[in-house]
Amino acid sequence: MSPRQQAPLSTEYILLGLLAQGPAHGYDLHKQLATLDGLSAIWHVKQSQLYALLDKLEGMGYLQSVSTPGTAYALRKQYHLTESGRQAFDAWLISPVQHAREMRQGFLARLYFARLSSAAAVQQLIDAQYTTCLDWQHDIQPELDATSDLKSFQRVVSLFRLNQINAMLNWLDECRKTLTA
Amino acid sequence: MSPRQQAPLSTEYILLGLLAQGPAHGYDLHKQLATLDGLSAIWHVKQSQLYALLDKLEGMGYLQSVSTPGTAYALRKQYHLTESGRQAFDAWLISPVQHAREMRQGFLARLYFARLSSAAAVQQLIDAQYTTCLDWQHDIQPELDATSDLKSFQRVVSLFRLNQINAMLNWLDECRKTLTA
DNA sequence: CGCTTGTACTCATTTAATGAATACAGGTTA
DNA sequence: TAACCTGTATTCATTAAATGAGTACAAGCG
Repeated sequence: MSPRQQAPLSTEYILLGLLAQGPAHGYDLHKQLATLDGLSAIWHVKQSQLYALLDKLEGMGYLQSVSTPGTAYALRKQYHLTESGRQAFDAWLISPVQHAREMRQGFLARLYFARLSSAAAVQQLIDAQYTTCLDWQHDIQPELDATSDLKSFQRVVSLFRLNQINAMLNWLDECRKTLTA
Repeated sequence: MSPRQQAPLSTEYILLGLLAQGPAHGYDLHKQLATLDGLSAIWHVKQSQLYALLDKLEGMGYLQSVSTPGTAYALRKQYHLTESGRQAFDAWLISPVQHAREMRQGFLARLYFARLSSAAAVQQLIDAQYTTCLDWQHDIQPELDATSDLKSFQRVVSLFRLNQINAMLNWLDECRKTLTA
């Protein structure tokens, strides 16, 4: 797993999530990603890359493909989730993101799919992430205490992070209220 | 400029910024990046990648290299900023980042170098970014108004962004106070 | 004199990401 | 009816970023 790996495998799980709702082929998935209400706001995947990802996921054993005569003229590959793919997706769905920078893509993606499942799943996801955010918040305090100089760059950086995390906590709170009501 | 390009050229400008303070060679720059107080908190660049970046920047005409007999035993390349490199860096330094996701790396990097320059530069940078953040804030309002359903994913996403942006505005305010005092 | 440590850089390989190409069915228009 | 455009569906060659491992040598130490 050497070169490049922005946020750990986020787009990949989106694909698994879409396929969790039934088998589909690449072209379909791309159309969904491009148009589907919320996801298109967060993600953009080029067609050719999407096919590459499907290939990779099949190589990892998370997907299996069946070539079927397509609606249009011929050959197209139906992908469906394997048992191991389902497990990987389920595990991903309930795991909090581990870094603040992954919130936007990582957490929102999870939230999207949790909402399709149940209010209880949403609540569980939000609560777990809230706890993790609190951990981040507490980790920053010592950093702040360590910098006596108010103008130090380190401190300014820590304050930036703290502000972002507090905003996340606040937003998670709002979400819990509106989404699980 | 096809494949990969996370935030537009951020690491590259860090290198230009370091070289703006005098010529250096790759090994040196790597040590600085690894140890230097604040930058190491934001950035991590592997040695081999750093050399690749220097190469690229030289190809772009922003740097020039002179092979000098090194301290240790032999060959090493001193890099120095060209006039065009200096211009590119200066332009970058005062330009606000254009997306919220670039704040952490992009804006903090600029802030780091602005601080080395003058309090006036810091103030100018913060003010410009503040204005840009306000623009983002205003751009979100219509998105919120467009979603009547409080539980819609779109709305939840917009609220996340809004919270993050507000936290940035708040932090920029704090920064202006403490850093330009 | 062999060993580790620090200086300084290079290289082959892996992987991500992109733009462009391919292929064909079905409908439109001139 | 032939030329053409649009929608379906996927593949491929190329480029660029990122990494780990490797090279080379000086200097100090035991």
